[in-house]
Amino acid sequence: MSLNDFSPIDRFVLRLGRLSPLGLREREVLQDLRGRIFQAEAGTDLIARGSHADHVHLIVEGLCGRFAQFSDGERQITALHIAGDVPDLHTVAARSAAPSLQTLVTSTLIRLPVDQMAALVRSHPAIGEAFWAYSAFDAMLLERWAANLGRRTAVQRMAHLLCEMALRLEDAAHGTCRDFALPITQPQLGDALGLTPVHVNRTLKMLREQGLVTITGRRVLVHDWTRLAELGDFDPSYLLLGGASPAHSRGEGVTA
Amino acid sequence: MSLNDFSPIDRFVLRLGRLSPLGLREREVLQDLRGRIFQAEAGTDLIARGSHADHVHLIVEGLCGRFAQFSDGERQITALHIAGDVPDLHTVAARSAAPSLQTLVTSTLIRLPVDQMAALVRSHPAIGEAFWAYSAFDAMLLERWAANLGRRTAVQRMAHLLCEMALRLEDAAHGTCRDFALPITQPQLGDALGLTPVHVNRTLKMLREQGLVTITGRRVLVHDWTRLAELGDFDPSYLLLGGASPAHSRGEGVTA
DNA sequence: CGAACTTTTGACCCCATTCAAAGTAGGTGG
DNA sequence: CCACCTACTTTGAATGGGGTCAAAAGTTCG
Repeated sequence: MSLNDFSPIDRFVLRLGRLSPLGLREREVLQDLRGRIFQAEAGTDLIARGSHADHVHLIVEGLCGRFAQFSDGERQITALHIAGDVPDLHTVAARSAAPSLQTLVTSTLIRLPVDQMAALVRSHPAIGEAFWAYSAFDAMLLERWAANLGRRTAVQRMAHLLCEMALRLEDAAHGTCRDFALPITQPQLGDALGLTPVHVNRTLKMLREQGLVTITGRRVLVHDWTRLAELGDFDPSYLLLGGASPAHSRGEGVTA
Repeated sequence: MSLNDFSPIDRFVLRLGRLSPLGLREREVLQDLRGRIFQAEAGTDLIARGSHADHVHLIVEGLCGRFAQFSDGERQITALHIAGDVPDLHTVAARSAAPSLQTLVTSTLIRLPVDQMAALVRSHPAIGEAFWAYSAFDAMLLERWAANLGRRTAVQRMAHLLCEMALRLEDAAHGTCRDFALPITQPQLGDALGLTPVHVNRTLKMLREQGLVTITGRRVLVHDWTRLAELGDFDPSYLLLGGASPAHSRGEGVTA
């Protein structure tokens, strides 16, 4: 866990730099971003539906869900966001497109003024492009998510979600892809996968009985990465992770 | 149909301007965009999977689908794009995020070099922001799409899709929301809605029998907009359409 | 120690898929 | 102009995945 002393901004900048070229100058400016840090307990609405969206959120620690809600109260989680993510970065460009955002567990975040971000974009074009690239990447993840919802069975969706979160969390130095923390309840998983809480439970049972994954409380243990990835039709390449070794696809595991 | 003499670039610029402030200077520069115009018959892959993505596509006429594909050949349409859309604009910022794109009917398009677009962004920051806002808006549509796939029944999904396309096509001056052309086959609708072709047919039959919509060939006739919108839990506000009158939500129809 | 929320399991039902087949365009070549 | 091919549309019957309802057994926390 040597990466853990990276600040959340470091991780954000790291990810930006992977998507778009950033000079030293721009990195410095980004490092100098300052905002109000605060803690929000599980279930807090970070962006009230239809609010003014004058801040964006950098997740320092925890787990947040992006939502779409229906008039009957039902909701669909369209993205899970972890430490180092800025789930609503795109509101800098399109304030009317602010998503509904909620913490799924008690989380620490930093609120960054949209105006400040917009000023950054104007003074440093490379930062603007990097932000745009970040949004585009986020949209690509969303596209996968939609595809899974539309075309895969419950077990497949679950397997895919677990694989994706495994690699993203590993990349954020929050565990290995074989053993990581995913503090999410089964009803919340249901909102993410478009399933009822009951069926989430049955699905996890299946995965457990087949010796693929065990989920205890808020910890995920992957016993057979290869078969899990195969089941979820998971192709890690789209995540564009920095890690050079394609070990995940070969099921070799990754040692810390 | 007085708007029909707008060029596709006009319509694209119009949409950009609705999302982000654009000066006269920028509009002129955008109008001067030049690219190779060409026609592609139905089922043409515009972007080969994993290609270099050195162009983006402006749709002049027709209908294109953005896809996510699985290893077993199954596919999910994640967005439908109409005249005036640039479905892959975000590749200017993130070339690795190029989507799979296919024409659903014979369509006319313009290929714009990515390099040229990128140069535009660098010389005119406001254009960069507008492009980013455009992508963000596109992602918001995708979020709705995902929510529908995850949480709604077949009839509801269908109703929502028809409502969305009705207003978007009307906005693009391709008919009214009560009567518009949607040249898409039932199997393709299935790919969009995450349904089998057979069930698409049954779903359309239901809507027909309840007197909501009739689809003949490539034309959609909405008989009861109010009930259709209600059934699909459709809230037009997210489309951010220019039309001042909120007539659609009151089921009053719109006269040309 | 009780309240509220998760997790787990059972029984039944329904929406959508699957399989199958007939009818209907649209397009091509003879 | 018609024969023919291919793809789309339409309908039926049977199957199955996931939902709904219900209830018990952990957990967490005040």
